[in-house]
Amino acid sequence: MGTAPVSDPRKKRSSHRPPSSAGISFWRRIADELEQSIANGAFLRGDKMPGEIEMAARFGVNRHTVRRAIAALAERGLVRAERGSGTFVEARRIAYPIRQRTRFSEIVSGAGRAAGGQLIGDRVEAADDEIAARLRIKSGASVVRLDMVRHADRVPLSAATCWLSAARFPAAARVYGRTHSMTRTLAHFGVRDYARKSTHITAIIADATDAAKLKLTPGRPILLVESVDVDGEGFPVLATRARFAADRLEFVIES
Amino acid sequence: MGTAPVSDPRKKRSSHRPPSSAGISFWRRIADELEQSIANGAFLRGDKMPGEIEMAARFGVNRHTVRRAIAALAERGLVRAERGSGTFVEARRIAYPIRQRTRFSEIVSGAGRAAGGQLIGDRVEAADDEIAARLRIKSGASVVRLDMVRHADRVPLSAATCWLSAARFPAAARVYGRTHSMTRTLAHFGVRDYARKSTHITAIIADATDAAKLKLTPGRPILLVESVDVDGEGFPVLATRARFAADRLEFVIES
DNA sequence: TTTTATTTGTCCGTATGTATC
DNA sequence: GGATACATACGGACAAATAAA
Repeated sequence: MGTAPVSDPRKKRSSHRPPSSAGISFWRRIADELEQSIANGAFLRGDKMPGEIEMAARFGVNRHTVRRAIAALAERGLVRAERGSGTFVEARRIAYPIRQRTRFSEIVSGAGRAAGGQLIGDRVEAADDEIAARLRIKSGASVVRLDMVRHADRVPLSAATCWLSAARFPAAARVYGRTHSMTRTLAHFGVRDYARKSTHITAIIADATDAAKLKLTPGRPILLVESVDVDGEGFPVLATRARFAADRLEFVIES
Repeated sequence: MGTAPVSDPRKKRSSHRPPSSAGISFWRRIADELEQSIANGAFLRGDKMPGEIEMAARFGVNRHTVRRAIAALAERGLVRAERGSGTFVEARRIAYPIRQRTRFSEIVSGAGRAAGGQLIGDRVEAADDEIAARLRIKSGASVVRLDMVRHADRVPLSAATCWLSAARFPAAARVYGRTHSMTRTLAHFGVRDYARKSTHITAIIADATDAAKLKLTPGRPILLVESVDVDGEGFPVLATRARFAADRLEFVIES
């Protein structure tokens, strides 16, 4: 692709269908039309699109041609196809502020979306050098590791791994499993408030694992965030490495 | 990928060489070995690697096998191949702080790299709604637009487009072309200091245009940053949309 | 909990037109 | 002209994931 083929108007297509209006391929025109429908609100953001077979009938083409058009939109992050359930229009990117007080659920519900999350794994492990340095504990010390996925309106926004000192926060996994909130989990151990100390942001490409967790197409961009939060005394309590679906949010830093 | 098909209708490859000792393909083992060499410092970060032909001879394989290995590393952002000049090991990611006082050249030289930049285009155009809102001027008002590429150690870090009010900063392009510095350009018009007001960060995939400007492989991640800077009175003077090669830096926000 | 239907993903083909060497 | 590769479009069959009954 890239170069648009110049079509000769003289040519007679003895094939199944005439070239109708322009000289562009069907799938491109269908993709354009679908994009239009998203832009002008005919398809609501976050909603399910009609099925491939239905669209194929509506456009009068084969299902594979519709699939090619959808793939083009998915490649640009406009839609997301989920096997077994359908193709969905991606919602507008959530503005995700990075402040001292950065709380996932507050941000998401503040954006008018339903915040959700689930713990998908936990274990106690020995801190490697990097985690130990971030938490200011000894390398090899015991840490609780929590793996979670967080949603906005049932759509995954981030897959995060958190580390907490096991000495200070024993059984943190159980508490988080009950409360479904990091704020409440820390409060349970007497941390009344906590603040973001440092945030590192870069971007990577989603591999198959990321894609599965975040319901993304492999190859889509991911915002990789490493952060440290501190308690009221400025001591680190929480180290996080999170992968955010870049198609679904933008970070906002206001000074 | 994922599931291996039950029967492979393709013929067995009676290829020249047996599938090596470990049962892993040559190119994978070469890729692993090259990665090791980068990790342990045998290849210095930022340096040029040996040529493909030389490596092929050293490993005793065909040049295409080496190319396959290099492609695997390039896909992960570890190396960068430049047609006509060679393959280079990507340097470690620069820590790029986002503060109120955010100056490209200070950040890059502070990281021990040689900062550079060049104006690749400029023109006067009418502000669209978005740019006008960011600069707090009337929609359709005249703005100077500067397109530039910025380097660290001769490697492109970002491709940026800046907009300034043409009424307040006439001939900004000429001044920037002489000074090669946004700070000095603004100073020339009496703006003694300026500060970052807002920064929006998300990520996209490099297309062919981005890849050419930033010397990237298409498909690599790009950090897309939209920012506004204000003068001493808090009035917007500079709106910027920049694309940073995510393989080459990470943003750092300290609170 | 199990079954069934729906929906997307993948693979096998076929055919045609176009661009390139 | 011929050989080749590629993009487009169509048709069918089945697998895999999901949702609903």
